[in-house]
Amino acid sequence: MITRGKLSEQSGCNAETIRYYERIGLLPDPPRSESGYRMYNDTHVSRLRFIQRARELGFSAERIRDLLDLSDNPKEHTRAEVKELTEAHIQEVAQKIRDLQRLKNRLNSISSHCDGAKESARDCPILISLFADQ
Amino acid sequence: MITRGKLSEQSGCNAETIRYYERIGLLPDPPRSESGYRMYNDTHVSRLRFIQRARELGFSAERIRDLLDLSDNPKEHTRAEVKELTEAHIQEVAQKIRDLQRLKNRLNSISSHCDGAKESARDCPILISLFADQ
DNA sequence: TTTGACTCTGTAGTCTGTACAGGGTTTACT
DNA sequence: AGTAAACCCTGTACAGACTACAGAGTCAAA
Repeated sequence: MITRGKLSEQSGCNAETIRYYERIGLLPDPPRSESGYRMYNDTHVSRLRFIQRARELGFSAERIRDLLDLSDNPKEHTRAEVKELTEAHIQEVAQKIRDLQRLKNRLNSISSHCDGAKESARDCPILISLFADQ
Repeated sequence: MITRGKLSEQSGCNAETIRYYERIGLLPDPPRSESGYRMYNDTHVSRLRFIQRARELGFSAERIRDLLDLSDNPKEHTRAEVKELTEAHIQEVAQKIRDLQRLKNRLNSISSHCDGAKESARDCPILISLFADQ
């Protein structure tokens, strides 16, 4: 049984974040010592690692809740469900990439019209394009 | 001179958002009618459009403040400065695209190990990889 | 025993808005 | 003239995903 500080140390997760995960229901309320200190065991450690890995992969807290639910009750759920969540997330990431790529193209196009000279910004095509209609 | 609602209508910008832009200093405090209503003119309209276009291009409020400052004082600034801000933003977008692309590759790799069968999630490779060390 | 490091709770801040409550004002219609 | 709808005002709370801090209590080592 370890305290929050040790769990933070072992997991690399900020100690306040652990409290936050508890608050939003990703980590269960751990048992407490007589003086009220949170006492964590190995179950908590691996659950926190799960959360961290899923966060690194960009899953939202909501989706992680779903994944943890699948993991907590594996007999009542299928691999199809897990894969579905994962694929939905991949599609969202793919969409975000497409959006950003379009954005970058537009920015490059706008930027290319400006010579970047060390002269008055008054006629700068970038500023003009931000003011212009359409 | 138009009220906030009309400005919202003309610009397509949410009326509350106009108040927000005023609060964070992107839009200047407009003159008020006798009863305290905000009264906007054409200057405010084009400034708001500028903000909206810049937001569409993903510029942060901080960067938009800088761009507006360049635009407000064009004689004291150069096109080089405008282009520098723009290019810095492009680099940030490019970095985000690279990050998301790496993310997507990892997700695809993880997902590919799961057959997505309608059978117990107990041995699902996706869940396992989220729990596993490294 | 005392100091320092830890933990507790609750709350506020980040960013970019959005939404609402509880009031006042203006406009439109009868 | 009266009234109802539609507008506007302010301040505040919420979202996500944390992070940080104040003020108090607890624990371990010297």
